[in-house]
Amino acid sequence: MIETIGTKKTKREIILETAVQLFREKGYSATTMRDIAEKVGMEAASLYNHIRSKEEILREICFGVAANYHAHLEQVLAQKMSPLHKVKMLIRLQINMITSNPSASLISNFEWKHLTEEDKMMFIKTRKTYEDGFRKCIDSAMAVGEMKRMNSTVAMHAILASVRWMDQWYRPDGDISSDVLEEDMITLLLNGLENTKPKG
Amino acid sequence: MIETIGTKKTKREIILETAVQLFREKGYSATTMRDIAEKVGMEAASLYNHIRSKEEILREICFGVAANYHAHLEQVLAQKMSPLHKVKMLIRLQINMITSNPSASLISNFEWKHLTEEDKMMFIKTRKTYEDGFRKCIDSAMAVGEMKRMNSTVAMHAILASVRWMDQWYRPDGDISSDVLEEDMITLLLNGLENTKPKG
DNA sequence: ATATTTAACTAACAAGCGTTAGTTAGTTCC
DNA sequence: GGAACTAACTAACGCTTGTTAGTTAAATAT
Repeated sequence: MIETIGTKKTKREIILETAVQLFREKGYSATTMRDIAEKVGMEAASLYNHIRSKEEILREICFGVAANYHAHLEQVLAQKMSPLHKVKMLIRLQINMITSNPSASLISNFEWKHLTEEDKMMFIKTRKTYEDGFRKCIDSAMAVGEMKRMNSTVAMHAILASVRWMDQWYRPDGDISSDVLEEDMITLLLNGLENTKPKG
Repeated sequence: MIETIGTKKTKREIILETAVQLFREKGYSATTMRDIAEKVGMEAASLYNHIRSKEEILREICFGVAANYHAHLEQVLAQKMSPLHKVKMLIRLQINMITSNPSASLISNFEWKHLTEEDKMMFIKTRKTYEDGFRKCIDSAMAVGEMKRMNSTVAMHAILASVRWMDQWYRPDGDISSDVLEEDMITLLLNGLENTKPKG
């Protein structure tokens, strides 16, 4: 029998990807197992040959993204660079992650509250670790005079929001390249929108 | 009989406020009419003496917020001031709106997709009007040299995201005053986080 | 070739959903 | 003080939900 080599995806992966897409469009609660099944091309009951439950799908998505964030943080903290550059690098890593896989990030950002109570607690904890690390970088940058002094919590949330919200509007196939996106985002967040140079 | 004067809320208002709170915590789809009823202190069926349907509640919330946004835009566009100051004023108005009523803004931002198809189209249209107006202010500011030249769509979304995300984390009774929040947010978005002054 | 595993199916369950019908006690109006 | 209205109730409807049970055909392993 002839086989298509190289592009082999397991049914489980297909189900997860389909779920990501539907969760994005309709939200977790409004997406039914029958919705997912129909889009995959099977009966709802058959899904259970590949996954344990609906919540397991969400869990896999959320913790997958969270693990990525965590890896970024570790990677950046291990580098020998100024705090300002660490913040810049974290922003760039986040942007790349979202432009390369917008839907999963979106779900992780917006649907985690439907996790099991136990999973939810762990998810929040993981996210808090990341945010704390991020904020500490900002604090360090302020301490050494690389950044303006302001409330670092406000700054952190503003930055994370700008980046996280991208998955709501950015389309990789639209008329804004990912390079422009990345550069303009960094410029705005670090140098501001207001023009400091004289007119001309 | 003694009456409490002045603070009289209709049952309808109580139901709407309760729904806002629950939609915020659990999302629209995951919130049931029985949830709302229980929190209000009546049976689910009794809700229908005051509201027509679950979707009507969502509609009221979403379009209420949208109307506020629209009013802000008209108000600012009518003013005689530089585009830069218009943008600043729009940001301030948004921040005030969110700090004074975080939950409704959040629902409008995140749950509008569960509106009826018809309502949803109108909502999107209204929101687009606001965003277009906002972006035009940014474009004008760039044209007259008040702002750095960059992709105005990216700038707009970054700003709106920073502000909209506030309802996810900001608590008026927390340890950040609304004044600090407003000033730091404006500073970051317009002047950037990076320090341009020499150390000291 | 036979045994085992995989992955689809149909059927159905128990629970929960938004909503409607019909009723009833208290309030307001003339 | 009877009539009309308001706003609560109980009961239930028809539908959808996530999930399980049992079955079956094909693929794989021995």
